[in-house]
Order: sequence, then C-alpha cells, then structure tokens
Amino acid sequence: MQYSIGVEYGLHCLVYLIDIPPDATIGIKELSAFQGVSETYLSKIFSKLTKAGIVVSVPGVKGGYRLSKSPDDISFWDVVEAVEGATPIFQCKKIKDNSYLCQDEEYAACSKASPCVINMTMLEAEESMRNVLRNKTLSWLNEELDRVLTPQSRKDTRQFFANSTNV
Amino acid sequence: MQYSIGVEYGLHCLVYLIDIPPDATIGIKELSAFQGVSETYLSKIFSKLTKAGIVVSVPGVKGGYRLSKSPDDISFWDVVEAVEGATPIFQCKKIKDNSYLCQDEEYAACSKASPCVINMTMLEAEESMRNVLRNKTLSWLNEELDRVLTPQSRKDTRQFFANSTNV
DNA sequence: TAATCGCCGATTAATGTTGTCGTCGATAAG
DNA sequence: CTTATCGACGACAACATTAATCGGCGATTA
Repeated sequence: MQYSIGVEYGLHCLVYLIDIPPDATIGIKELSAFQGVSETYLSKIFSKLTKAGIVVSVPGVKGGYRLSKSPDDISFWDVVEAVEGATPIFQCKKIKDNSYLCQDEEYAACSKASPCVINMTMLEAEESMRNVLRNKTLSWLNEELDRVLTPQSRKDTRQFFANSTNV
Repeated sequence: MQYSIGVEYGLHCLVYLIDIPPDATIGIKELSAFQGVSETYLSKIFSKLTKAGIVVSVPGVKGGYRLSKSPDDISFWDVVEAVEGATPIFQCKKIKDNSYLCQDEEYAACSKASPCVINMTMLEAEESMRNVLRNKTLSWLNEELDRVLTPQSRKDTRQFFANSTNV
C-alpha cells in the first residue's frame, strides 16, 4: 500500500515554480526533462494540481504553469490531497454492521447508529499525519533546501529554468 | 491508495480473542461466520498475525487461535504492521538523484550523500500516525467497546464464541 | 496559418488486492 | 488406526489500480 509516485513528482516540481519571476511560467517539457520523468504522466499530475487551485495553467505556445498563490499558502497536504484525493487510508467496510448479531433487525439498527471505534481510531491517526503535512509549506521547503543544498546547485537549478522560462 | 481490508478484518477479530478463557481458542470458521467475511482470506490474515507473534495457532481438530500475549502489549500499529508490512506509505524514488544536474558526476555524488527533505517530511508525518496507533492497545479497544456497546450485545457476542470455543 | 502548448479520454502493461482451491501435516475422536 | 477436522501454504484467478502512452482538441503565438 503506497501513495502514487505522482505526489513525489508534484512536490519536487513545485519547488522550481517558487522562485520564478512573476507572470513567468515553466512548461511540463522542462520540468520532466530536468527530473528525468515521464512527460505525459507528469502533465496528468499537473492537471490535478490545476483543478485543486495550486497552480495556474497558461495554454498556447509559450504556455506552462505557475503557482496560483503564495508558497506560504501551499502545504504538503494540499499537494497530497490534490494528487491522491482525500479518501482515508484505512478502509471501513462497516463489518460490525454485518455481524451475526445483526440478523436481529433491532440490533442491526442499533449497531448502525453507533460509530465504529476501530475506524475512529484510524481516522484519528490519519489526521495526526495530515496535521504534520499541513504545517509544512512550500516556503518552508524552499528555505530548508537553501539550508541543505549548496548555493551553487540551487543557482544552477534556477539557471536551467531561467533559460527556458516563458515570460 | 488504501491499506488492505485485511487490517480491518484482523482488528475486529482480535477483539473476540481477548476475553476467552486461558488456553481456549477460536477457529477461523467461527470468526468468519460471525463477521460474514471470506473464510479463506481471513485465514491468510491470521497467518500473518501468527508470523508477527500476535496470535498463536493451534493445529489439528479443535484447533484455532488465541492471543500470544497480553492485550495490553498488542497495539493497533502492531496489527497494521503485521498485515501490511512496514513499507512507508510515501514512495521516494530518489528523483533528486536523477536530475539534469546529476549528469555532472561530482554533483550526483554530492546529491546522493544528502537526504531528501521531501521524503524526510513524509516519513515524519507517517511516524506521527504510527505513534497514535502505537498508543492504542487491544485492552484500550476492549474497554472502549464496553463503553460504546450495550452490555447485552457484548454478552451475546461472547456467548456466540463460547458455544464453539475449543477448550 | 502552422507550430507549440496544455487538456482530456481511451488504452495498456505491470502490479496489487481479494479472494478461491487443493494439498499438506497435525490432532482429536470413534 | 483410521478418519474427519483444523491451520499452513502455494498456485491460481478475477478485478482494480498504477504508471504510463497515444491521439485529438482548443488556445496561443510567431
């Protein structure tokens, strides 16, 4: 069980969109070329990011993507939710409502009225994970990368996209 | 993306193993009949729980399963890990180590030596979820069910398994 | 008006999920 | 001592999902 690789693709790409000049865009072609990932698949990920209001797409020649809001207002969870949806990780098929005892109609009604403790616990655990992701923004990630990577490599990266940026 | 339904099956079944007399067991047949789930599939889940040391299997006629240790020492996470494995939910295909800049050998070596901030963040978030699950034990679940369910339904459930319990 | 971009739906190969089936060895009962 | 019943295990199958590819669409720019 794993989230799709699209989450990783998306987050890595969004980093490059943070520092570009206002009104500039970066195309799928450049993003996929830089990272060495599938162009068509990446474009699907960006369709989802667009629908979620994380990026804005500019169609036509010299088109591409840019962030739709401040990187301060985009959290890791926003990206995960955009790509993977908000479906809970833990399934609840309500098996407690299909137990042997539920052959009794009255008991079944009573069971369906009360929550499933196991599922509640799972949702609580998931929520804890989401809260960590909600507290990490793209701005934070950008600063963290400044701290971890060499200034030269960050500069080279920006240069790569600056050369092909569509202004 | 979801954890398999086996987690839910397993946790619900383990509840019934808590309150049985010492040295008694409950068979797959009774568990699957009570919950209305597939017998063969459930037996696979219990194979995993056995390998993980959560339950003990008794082979032969009148065989079945019982908890291998105190329900105080079995957490939700133990069960999830037994059924699903400990593989992280978030994939990291190390795409940072395959970027355009990594065509430079020296840069590639440097990149591989430094951690991926995005993946670190994901693992931190997952760990937060696991910690919630680690703090919930089968004993806690049992008490919670006592609180939420009617005494009658709990009694009926125990009765169901007592009738077929193998002592 | 032609080339280039993102958008979108259909398709596909590989993989994972949710089972089933048949065989095995262990065990209790007749 | 045989037989029926249990769990263990591997093979298999149906179905869904994942990670892509492909082709046609409309928008844009040169």
